[in-house]
Formats: sequence, C-alpha cells, structure tokens
Amino acid sequence: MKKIYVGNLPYSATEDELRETFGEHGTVESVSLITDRETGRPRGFGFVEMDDDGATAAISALDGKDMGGRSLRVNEARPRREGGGGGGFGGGGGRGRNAGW
DNA sequence: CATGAGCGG
Repeated sequence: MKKIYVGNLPYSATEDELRETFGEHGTVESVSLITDRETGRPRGFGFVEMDDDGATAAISALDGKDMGGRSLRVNEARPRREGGGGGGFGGGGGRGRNAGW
C-alpha cells in the first residue's frame, strides 16, 4: 500500500470526490482531506492510501490533471512528520535533519 | 476567521 499526496485541490473538493477519482484507478484504502485545525478551513490538499499498483496508476493518471479549473497535484507522500521520517531520516547521525532529503 | 502554499494529527 502507498500513501499519496494530493494537492492543489479546489476548496470545494470532498473526500468522496477523491475517493471516486482514485477509485477509478485502483483500490482506495482511505482518503483524508486536510483542514486547518485552528480555523477548520480546508488547506486544499489531502492524502489517499491505495494499494501499490493502484496508487502508481492513479499518480500517473491524475497528476497534472485538470480538476475544478486547477491542475491536480498527485505524488507519493512522505512520512508525515515524526521520527524515522522527515524528521529523523538517516537516523540520529545527520545534524541537518533534512540531510536525507 | 483567514484562500492558493504542494505534505496532516
């Protein structure tokens, strides 16, 4: 299974729309639209979890696709923001935490 | 609450 970043979404987009759109290219495990936790305002991006083959197909098919008048951004997501990912990538060795990036 | 940045809890 792969985690997919979906950006440049119209604020009017919903999880259901994404689920349908990605569901056309594979099996959608889950969909998450990100909203600002302080204001509740949609940030215009989200995450989709799909089976590996479906994810790859969806990324290839949907990245750059026009939706709602905007070109959709679809890519494999990076580890959210915890140790072992974007923060502690490369172990505790590199002082620059983005050294592995 | 806030609108256009690509990566959330």
